Amino acid sequence: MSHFGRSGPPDIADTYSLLVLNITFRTTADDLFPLFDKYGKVVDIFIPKDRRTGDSRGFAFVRYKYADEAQKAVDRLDGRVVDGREMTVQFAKYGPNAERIHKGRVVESVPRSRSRSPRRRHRDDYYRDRDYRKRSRSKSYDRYERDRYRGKDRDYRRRSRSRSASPDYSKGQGRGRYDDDRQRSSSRSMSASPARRSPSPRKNLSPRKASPSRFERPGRRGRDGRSPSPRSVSPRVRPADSRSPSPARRSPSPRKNISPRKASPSRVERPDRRGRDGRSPSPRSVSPRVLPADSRSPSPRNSDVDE
DNA sequence: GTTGAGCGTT
Repeated sequence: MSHFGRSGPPDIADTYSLLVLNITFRTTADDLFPLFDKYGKVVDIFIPKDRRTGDSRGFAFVRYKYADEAQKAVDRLDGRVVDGREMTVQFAKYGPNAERIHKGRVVESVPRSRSRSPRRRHRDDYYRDRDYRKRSRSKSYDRYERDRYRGKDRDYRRRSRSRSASPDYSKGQGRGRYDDDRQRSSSRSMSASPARRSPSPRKNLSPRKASPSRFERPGRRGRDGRSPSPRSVSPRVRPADSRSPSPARRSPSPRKNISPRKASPSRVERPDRRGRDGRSPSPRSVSPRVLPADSRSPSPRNSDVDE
Protein backbone atom coordinates (compact mmCIF):
# COMPACT_ATOMS: atom_id res chain seq x y z
CA MET A 1 0.00 0.00 0.00
CA SER A 2 1.54 3.18 -1.04
CA HIS A 3 -0.82 5.19 1.03
CA PHE A 4 -0.91 5.35 4.71
CA GLY A 5 -4.09 3.53 5.10
CA ARG A 6 -6.35 5.54 2.89
CA SER A 7 -7.53 4.49 -0.47
CA GLY A 8 -7.18 7.57 -2.50
CA PRO A 9 -5.95 11.07 -2.10
CA PRO A 10 -6.63 12.57 1.29
CA ASP A 11 -7.94 16.03 1.80
CA ILE A 12 -6.02 18.06 -0.65
CA ALA A 13 -7.70 21.21 0.49
CA ASP A 14 -4.69 22.46 2.36
CA THR A 15 -1.91 20.25 1.27
CA TYR A 16 1.13 21.00 -0.76
CA SER A 17 2.58 18.32 -2.91
CA LEU A 18 6.22 17.79 -3.39
CA LEU A 19 7.63 15.83 -6.19
CA VAL A 20 10.43 13.51 -5.23
CA LEU A 21 12.40 12.42 -8.22
CA ASN A 22 15.33 10.19 -8.78
CA ILE A 23 14.52 7.82 -6.02
CA THR A 24 15.32 4.21 -6.33
CA PHE A 25 12.76 1.92 -7.78
CA ARG A 26 12.55 0.06 -4.57
CA THR A 27 12.10 3.01 -2.32
CA THR A 28 8.69 2.97 -0.80
CA ALA A 29 6.59 5.57 0.90
CA ASP A 30 7.44 3.99 4.18
CA ASP A 31 11.06 4.80 3.58
CA LEU A 32 10.37 8.34 2.58
CA PHE A 33 7.99 9.09 5.35
CA PRO A 34 10.53 9.45 8.17
CA LEU A 35 12.68 11.62 6.01
CA PHE A 36 9.97 14.06 5.14
CA ASP A 37 8.13 13.87 8.35
CA LYS A 38 11.07 15.31 10.15
CA TYR A 39 10.67 18.64 8.44
CA GLY A 40 6.97 18.98 8.71
CA LYS A 41 3.65 17.34 8.88
CA VAL A 42 3.33 14.92 6.05
CA VAL A 43 -0.23 14.34 5.08
CA ASP A 44 0.33 11.63 2.59
CA ILE A 45 2.93 10.08 0.39
CA PHE A 46 2.10 8.59 -2.89
CA ILE A 47 4.38 6.72 -5.22
CA PRO A 48 3.01 6.17 -8.70
CA LYS A 49 3.41 2.71 -9.98
CA ASP A 50 3.44 1.32 -13.39
CA ARG A 51 0.15 -0.13 -14.45
CA ARG A 52 1.74 -2.97 -16.26
CA THR A 53 4.41 -4.09 -13.88
CA GLY A 54 3.23 -2.41 -10.74
CA ASP A 55 6.69 -1.28 -9.85
CA SER A 56 7.59 2.13 -8.70
CA ARG A 57 8.33 4.65 -11.37
CA GLY A 58 11.14 6.23 -9.52
CA PHE A 59 9.41 9.24 -8.11
CA ALA A 60 7.04 10.00 -5.34
CA PHE A 61 4.66 12.68 -4.20
CA VAL A 62 4.82 13.90 -0.68
CA ARG A 63 2.00 16.01 0.64
CA TYR A 64 2.71 18.50 3.31
CA LYS A 65 0.23 20.30 5.39
CA TYR A 66 1.93 23.65 5.22
CA ALA A 67 3.80 25.24 2.42
CA ASP A 68 6.63 26.51 4.53
CA GLU A 69 7.30 23.04 5.79
CA ALA A 70 7.18 21.70 2.33
CA GLN A 71 9.60 24.30 1.17
CA LYS A 72 11.88 23.48 4.00
CA ALA A 73 11.77 19.86 3.07
CA VAL A 74 12.63 20.77 -0.47
CA ASP A 75 15.56 22.77 0.69
CA ARG A 76 16.77 20.08 2.97
CA LEU A 77 15.93 16.87 1.26
CA ASP A 78 16.71 17.93 -2.23
CA GLY A 79 19.89 16.19 -3.12
CA ARG A 80 19.81 13.89 -0.19
CA VAL A 81 21.17 10.48 -0.84
CA VAL A 82 18.59 7.85 -0.15
CA ASP A 83 19.30 4.25 -0.77
CA GLY A 84 22.39 5.17 -2.68
CA ARG A 85 20.55 7.54 -4.96
CA GLU A 86 20.41 11.25 -4.84
CA MET A 87 16.80 12.19 -4.86
CA THR A 88 15.45 15.45 -6.12
CA VAL A 89 12.74 17.13 -4.14
CA GLN A 90 10.75 19.98 -5.56
CA PHE A 91 7.29 21.31 -5.62
CA ALA A 92 4.91 19.43 -7.81
CA LYS A 93 3.81 21.46 -10.72
CA TYR A 94 1.12 19.32 -12.15
CA GLY A 95 -1.35 17.76 -9.91
CA PRO A 96 -4.55 18.22 -8.03
CA ASN A 97 -3.21 20.92 -5.81
CA ALA A 98 -1.07 22.64 -8.35
CA GLU A 99 -3.53 25.48 -8.57
CA ARG A 100 -3.39 26.03 -4.94
CA ILE A 101 0.33 26.25 -5.00
CA HIS A 102 0.21 28.52 -7.94
CA LYS A 103 -2.16 30.86 -6.21
CA GLY A 104 0.02 30.93 -3.20
CA ARG A 105 3.44 32.39 -3.06
CA VAL A 106 5.16 29.07 -3.02
CA VAL A 107 5.59 28.97 -6.71
CA GLU A 108 7.90 31.92 -6.56
CA SER A 109 9.47 30.99 -3.31
CA VAL A 110 10.91 27.84 -4.72
CA PRO A 111 14.62 28.24 -4.24
CA ARG A 112 15.25 25.97 -7.17
CA SER A 113 18.64 25.12 -5.87
CA ARG A 114 19.43 22.88 -8.76
CA SER A 115 18.72 24.54 -11.99
CA ARG A 116 16.71 22.03 -13.87
CA SER A 117 15.70 24.11 -16.76
CA PRO A 118 14.52 21.69 -19.42
CA ARG A 119 11.17 21.06 -18.01
CA ARG A 120 8.89 23.32 -19.92
CA ARG A 121 8.75 20.90 -22.72
CA HIS A 122 7.25 18.25 -20.55
CA ARG A 123 4.79 20.69 -19.26
CA ASP A 124 3.66 21.44 -22.73
CA ASP A 125 3.35 17.81 -23.49
CA TYR A 126 1.46 17.19 -20.38
CA TYR A 127 -0.98 19.94 -21.02
CA ARG A 128 -1.38 18.86 -24.55
CA ASP A 129 -2.04 15.37 -23.41
CA ARG A 130 -4.45 16.62 -20.85
CA ASP A 131 -6.37 18.55 -23.39
CA TYR A 132 -6.41 15.59 -25.64
CA ARG A 133 -7.76 13.47 -22.90
CA LYS A 134 -10.63 15.80 -22.44
CA ARG A 135 -11.56 15.41 -26.03
CA SER A 136 -11.03 11.75 -25.97
CA ARG A 137 -13.91 9.53 -25.11
CA SER A 138 -12.11 6.50 -23.95
CA LYS A 139 -10.24 7.18 -20.80
CA SER A 140 -8.44 3.96 -20.27
CA TYR A 141 -7.32 3.88 -23.84
CA ASP A 142 -5.91 7.30 -23.43
CA ARG A 143 -3.98 6.20 -20.45
CA TYR A 144 -2.16 3.61 -22.38
CA GLU A 145 -1.60 5.95 -25.22
CA ARG A 146 -0.05 8.43 -22.90
CA ASP A 147 2.19 5.85 -21.43
CA ARG A 148 3.36 4.70 -24.74
CA TYR A 149 4.00 8.15 -25.97
CA ARG A 150 5.86 9.01 -22.87
CA GLY A 151 8.23 6.15 -23.29
CA LYS A 152 9.04 7.09 -26.81
CA ASP A 153 9.54 10.68 -25.97
CA ARG A 154 11.77 9.75 -23.15
CA ASP A 155 14.04 7.76 -25.34
CA TYR A 156 14.30 10.52 -27.81
CA ARG A 157 15.13 13.03 -25.19
CA ARG A 158 17.82 10.86 -23.83
CA ARG A 159 19.59 10.74 -27.10
CA SER A 160 19.28 14.40 -27.59
CA ARG A 161 20.69 15.13 -24.21
CA SER A 162 23.51 12.76 -24.74
CA ARG A 163 24.66 14.58 -27.79
CA SER A 164 24.02 17.94 -26.33
CA ALA A 165 26.54 17.17 -23.64
CA SER A 166 25.09 19.39 -21.02
CA PRO A 167 27.77 20.59 -18.63
CA ASP A 168 25.65 19.74 -15.70
CA TYR A 169 26.29 16.09 -15.27
CA SER A 170 24.04 15.43 -12.42
CA LYS A 171 24.10 11.72 -12.78
CA GLY A 172 26.92 11.30 -15.16
CA GLN A 173 24.58 10.10 -17.85
CA GLY A 174 25.93 6.67 -17.30
CA ARG A 175 29.52 7.67 -17.74
CA GLY A 176 30.47 5.89 -14.60
CA ARG A 177 28.69 2.84 -15.76
CA TYR A 178 30.62 2.80 -18.95
CA ASP A 179 33.86 3.13 -17.13
CA ASP A 180 32.89 0.38 -14.85
CA ASP A 181 31.89 -1.81 -17.68
CA ARG A 182 35.07 -1.16 -19.55
CA GLN A 183 37.11 -1.77 -16.52
CA ARG A 184 35.44 -5.03 -15.88
CA SER A 185 35.60 -6.09 -19.46
CA SER A 186 39.30 -5.49 -19.80
CA SER A 187 40.27 -6.97 -16.54
CA ARG A 188 43.74 -7.56 -17.80
CA SER A 189 44.54 -3.99 -18.50
CA MET A 190 43.84 -1.71 -15.64
CA SER A 191 44.42 1.26 -17.85
CA ALA A 192 40.98 2.54 -17.12
CA SER A 193 41.61 4.94 -14.34
CA PRO A 194 38.52 5.10 -12.21
CA ALA A 195 39.72 8.30 -10.68
CA ARG A 196 37.30 10.26 -12.75
CA ARG A 197 34.28 8.86 -11.08
CA SER A 198 33.26 11.48 -8.61
CA PRO A 199 30.95 10.46 -5.82
CA SER A 200 28.88 13.58 -6.05
CA PRO A 201 30.01 16.27 -8.43
CA ARG A 202 27.19 18.53 -7.45
CA LYS A 203 27.92 20.90 -4.73
CA ASN A 204 26.00 20.14 -1.63
CA LEU A 205 24.50 23.44 -0.87
CA SER A 206 23.06 22.11 2.32
CA PRO A 207 25.26 23.91 4.79
CA ARG A 208 23.94 22.22 7.79
CA LYS A 209 22.86 18.71 7.38
CA ALA A 210 20.73 17.40 10.12
CA SER A 211 21.87 13.87 9.46
CA PRO A 212 23.96 13.27 6.43
CA SER A 213 24.00 9.55 6.33
CA ARG A 214 21.49 8.73 8.87
CA PHE A 215 19.03 6.94 6.72
CA GLU A 216 21.54 5.79 4.29
CA ARG A 217 21.52 2.07 4.21
CA PRO A 218 24.94 0.55 3.85
CA GLY A 219 25.36 -2.13 1.35
CA ARG A 220 22.43 -1.29 -0.80
CA ARG A 221 23.86 1.62 -2.63
CA GLY A 222 26.10 -0.49 -4.73
CA ARG A 223 23.31 -2.33 -6.38
CA ASP A 224 21.70 0.57 -8.06
CA GLY A 225 24.84 2.43 -8.80
CA ARG A 226 26.07 -0.03 -11.33
CA SER A 227 23.03 -0.85 -13.23
CA PRO A 228 24.27 -2.40 -16.42
CA SER A 229 22.66 -0.72 -19.29
CA PRO A 230 21.49 -3.05 -21.99
CA ARG A 231 22.60 -0.60 -24.61
CA SER A 232 26.25 -1.20 -24.10
CA VAL A 233 25.92 -4.88 -23.83
CA SER A 234 26.76 -5.92 -27.33
CA PRO A 235 27.94 -3.86 -30.21
CA ARG A 236 26.42 -4.40 -33.57
CA VAL A 237 27.33 -7.82 -34.76
CA ARG A 238 26.95 -8.60 -38.35
CA PRO A 239 26.10 -12.22 -38.87
CA ALA A 240 27.53 -13.98 -41.88
CA ASP A 241 29.33 -11.01 -43.19
CA SER A 242 32.78 -12.28 -43.82
CA ARG A 243 33.18 -10.53 -47.09
CA SER A 244 35.49 -7.66 -47.71
CA PRO A 245 38.56 -8.84 -45.88
CA SER A 246 39.75 -5.39 -45.05
CA PRO A 247 43.01 -5.12 -43.15
CA ALA A 248 41.21 -3.98 -40.10
CA ARG A 249 38.58 -6.60 -40.38
CA ARG A 250 36.20 -6.67 -37.58
CA SER A 251 36.03 -10.17 -36.38
CA PRO A 252 32.54 -11.45 -35.77
CA SER A 253 33.31 -11.98 -32.14
CA PRO A 254 33.57 -8.60 -30.44
CA ARG A 255 35.69 -10.00 -27.68
CA LYS A 256 38.61 -10.69 -29.90
CA ASN A 257 38.41 -7.29 -31.37
CA ILE A 258 39.14 -5.70 -28.04
CA SER A 259 42.88 -5.68 -27.86
CA PRO A 260 44.16 -5.11 -24.37
CA ARG A 261 47.01 -2.94 -25.47
CA LYS A 262 44.74 -0.68 -27.34
CA ALA A 263 43.61 1.28 -24.36
CA SER A 264 42.34 4.18 -26.33
CA PRO A 265 40.03 6.05 -24.04
CA SER A 266 38.06 7.27 -26.98
CA ARG A 267 34.67 6.00 -26.11
CA VAL A 268 33.13 5.97 -29.48
CA GLU A 269 29.44 6.37 -29.38
CA ARG A 270 27.80 3.18 -30.37
CA PRO A 271 25.06 4.01 -32.77
CA ASP A 272 22.80 1.57 -31.14
CA ARG A 273 19.80 3.71 -31.57
CA ARG A 274 18.31 1.53 -34.19
CA GLY A 275 19.11 -1.50 -32.19
CA ARG A 276 17.07 -0.33 -29.32
CA ASP A 277 14.46 1.24 -31.41
CA GLY A 278 13.70 -2.04 -33.03
CA ARG A 279 12.80 -0.40 -36.25
CA SER A 280 12.74 -3.72 -38.02
CA PRO A 281 10.72 -6.06 -35.91
CA SER A 282 10.51 -8.39 -38.84
CA PRO A 283 13.75 -10.18 -39.40
CA ARG A 284 15.03 -8.91 -42.67
CA SER A 285 16.65 -12.25 -43.30
CA VAL A 286 15.35 -15.19 -41.48
CA SER A 287 18.06 -17.30 -42.95
CA PRO A 288 21.16 -15.25 -43.43
CA ARG A 289 22.64 -16.76 -46.50
CA VAL A 290 25.76 -18.35 -45.32
CA LEU A 291 28.42 -17.18 -47.64
CA PRO A 292 30.43 -20.17 -48.78
CA ALA A 293 34.14 -19.89 -48.37
CA ASP A 294 34.76 -20.23 -52.08
CA SER A 295 32.35 -17.51 -52.99
CA ARG A 296 33.85 -14.83 -50.85
CA SER A 297 33.35 -11.78 -52.92
CA PRO A 298 36.21 -9.41 -52.29
CA SER A 299 33.95 -6.47 -52.76
CA PRO A 300 36.44 -3.64 -52.49
CA ARG A 301 33.68 -1.31 -51.55
CA ASN A 302 33.81 -0.41 -47.97
CA SER A 303 30.98 -2.25 -46.45
CA ASP A 304 31.31 -0.19 -43.33
CA VAL A 305 28.98 2.40 -44.60
CA ASP A 306 26.03 0.88 -42.99
CA GLU A 307 24.56 3.98 -41.54
C1' DG B 1 17.32 -9.20 -11.90
C1' DT B 2 16.30 -5.39 -15.97
C1' DT B 3 14.97 1.25 -16.83
C1' DG B 4 16.23 6.80 -14.87
C1' DA B 5 16.62 14.09 -16.83
C1' DG B 6 10.81 12.02 -14.87
C1' DC B 7 4.64 15.11 -12.38
C1' DG B 8 -0.40 11.63 -9.42
C1' DT B 9 -3.67 7.38 -6.70
C1' DT B 10 -10.44 3.89 -7.58
